Amino acid sequence: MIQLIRGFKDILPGEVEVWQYIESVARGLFEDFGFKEIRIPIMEKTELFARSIGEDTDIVEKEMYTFPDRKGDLITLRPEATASICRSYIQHKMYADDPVKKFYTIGPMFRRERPQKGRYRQFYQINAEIFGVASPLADVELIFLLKNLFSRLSTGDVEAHINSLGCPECRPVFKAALTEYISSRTDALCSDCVRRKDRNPLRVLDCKVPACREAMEDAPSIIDHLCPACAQHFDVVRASLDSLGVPFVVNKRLVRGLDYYTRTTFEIQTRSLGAQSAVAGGGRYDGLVKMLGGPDMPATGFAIGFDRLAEVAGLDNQDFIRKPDLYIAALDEESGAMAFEWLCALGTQGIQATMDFEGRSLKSQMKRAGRNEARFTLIVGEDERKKGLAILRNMKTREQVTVPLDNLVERMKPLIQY
RNA sequence: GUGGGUGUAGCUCAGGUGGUAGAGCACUUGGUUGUGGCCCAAGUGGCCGUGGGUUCAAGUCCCAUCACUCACCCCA
Repeated sequence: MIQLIRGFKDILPGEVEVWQYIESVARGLFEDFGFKEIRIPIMEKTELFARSIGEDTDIVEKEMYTFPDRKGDLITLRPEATASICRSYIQHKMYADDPVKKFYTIGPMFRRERPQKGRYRQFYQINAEIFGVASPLADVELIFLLKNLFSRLSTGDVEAHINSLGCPECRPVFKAALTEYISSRTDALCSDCVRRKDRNPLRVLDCKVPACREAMEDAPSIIDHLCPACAQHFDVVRASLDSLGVPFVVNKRLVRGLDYYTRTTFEIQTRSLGAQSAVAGGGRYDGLVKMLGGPDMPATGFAIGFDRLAEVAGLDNQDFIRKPDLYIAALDEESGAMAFEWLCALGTQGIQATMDFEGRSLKSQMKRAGRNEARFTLIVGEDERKKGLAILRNMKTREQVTVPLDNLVERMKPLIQY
């Protein structure tokens, strides 16, 4: 038997209905806030991700699905969406008329990590990005949007964490101070952190090893090192979240794994997913568009982990499964032929009908109707055809009425509709 | 990449110290000559994850491998 690829999964009927619902709620909310859908390719030139995400990140270093195509060009299955959206924004010169653009996209991403709860090698993200707005209010809008989406989906127990990572002006100063602090405590840190010290000192801040956390307790805080412009930006973010009534916690350990983030960064965390606590994450990336060859353009955005959101959402898939409106039990061949025509006609009118094609007994067909949770069953056999009447049974109340075969579809519509 | 746990029927799981595989649910049929859910009965369904080894004999013991899962790591 051929099995699916490790870390990949099928989303089957019975689970997919909740996904469809979440997707429709998200689309509705984004559209209400003026976001336009953008669909981007599932593969890009490797270079795009390497440059945007950062050569030294774990994603680029060891998680990407990268391979040469038949011509030998290096291509990569997208590990995230932001890079592609930026590429598209630049390539189509979407900044030319009005640089302010708001996009959302939904689709699969690929990272070759060790699978575990809430972590798959093909996983789904909902992304939203705002280009061309330097104001901190764009960051606030995104967080507000997330809070609204999550409460509409009944995800209890989630918390918004925010932080600022500074800008190219203040971050180097902070990094230097941090590296110096780390160097003074290397004997107390785990080997991973010692290794991270020079390559990516920010990562040491969110190490989960207790000893490291303790050693980093008094580490310099980025928030104390922000330049005046970044500090003001962060102040506005906090103040407007407050006035919008969006609860949040400032988490100075919140660090992003992708190099392109600047200033505001945020994460929506949950306790119910084990170690994979981030259901959504994002932040500002003012330098990325320029770095990828576009104009100097501010931007901010987020990604939601769809798989994780579906697990956290307080939704019962049963509530979204559509049951047949009608099961047609035909008892002989001629009735079956008639039933099939009715079934087709009903389908075009939005009434879901189903029937049996195996010539089963009435008892067996009734059983199937019950198992399928059909609201009504239509019974037609030789007796009914002779009388020119079919029997319509309400499966819940067990009441039965007769319906003339003549123009049956039109006659049944008012009887079946809610 | 590193650890721990688990792989037996479609599903959930039993199968001390080795002796050729079971239950519940589901499914099919019948009890009810043409009426579902409850009940009763019968039946279908397994290379016991895969490959090797030990043994007269392996679901059971040993080794390897794959998969699932949880954690580290990383992130959404």
